[in-house]
Amino acid sequence: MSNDLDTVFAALADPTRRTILAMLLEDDMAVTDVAEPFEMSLAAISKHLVILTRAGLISQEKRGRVKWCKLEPDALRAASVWMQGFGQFEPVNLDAFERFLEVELPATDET
Amino acid sequence: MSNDLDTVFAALADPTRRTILAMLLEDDMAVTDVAEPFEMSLAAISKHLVILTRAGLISQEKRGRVKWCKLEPDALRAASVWMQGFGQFEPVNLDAFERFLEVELPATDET
DNA sequence: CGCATATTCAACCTTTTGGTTGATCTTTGC
DNA sequence: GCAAAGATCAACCAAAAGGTTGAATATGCG
Repeated sequence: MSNDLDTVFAALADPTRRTILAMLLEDDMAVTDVAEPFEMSLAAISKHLVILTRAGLISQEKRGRVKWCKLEPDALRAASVWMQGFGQFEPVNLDAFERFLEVELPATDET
Repeated sequence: MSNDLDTVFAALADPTRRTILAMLLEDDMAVTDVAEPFEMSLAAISKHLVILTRAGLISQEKRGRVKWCKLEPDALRAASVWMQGFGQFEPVNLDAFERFLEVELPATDET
């Protein structure tokens, strides 16, 4: 009954998780590094990563003792199509998206 | 801190609410009529409509004793832009959307 | 007026969510 | 071998989500 739109939208509903996705947009990251900018325990971030993984929004691969997180943007496709069914939204307004990133990304940027 | 993407994505995470939105795509509806196809109390649907209203996804206008619900697809714009920032998804694949509607809409169709 | 209709409110219940802490497990480096 | 690092597990907790039922509030109609 509940398709995966449930899982994807629920995953996106949390600001911490959206921030993580935005961080992974730049590059793959280890779990510890993902957790670093947040004022929250590593265990909490680990749980968020599980939720993102279950939603298919990221994948995790263990190399050595480090688990790498990788963005899987294709998982957004179905949800994006669903939303666009309600209106033709201007395709990829990068300016608007940059603004979101400014708000959502922690100030960890290195130029 | 939490912008309105929180509210919009959270609202979309529930299948009942997504179905309601799809129903309203066809036409404005009274609360009682929205509730009709669901096996759920009117009060429960009323709560769902509050959540959709708070997210800006619908508006409600009372005329007489009837409260009409109207889809407000513009509220999806910000969320749609955010998602598209992660990838160029093919714009409005209507076929795919129709398939979603088939799954999500209750069998209330006439014709 | 007085009853039926349309919708919400209020109280309650159960399950889920998002977080904590401390223990555990695996891998690495000396 | 053993301590440190990377990550998860387990138990717990408070708050939010999603539902119920019954009472309350408007509004419309004969």
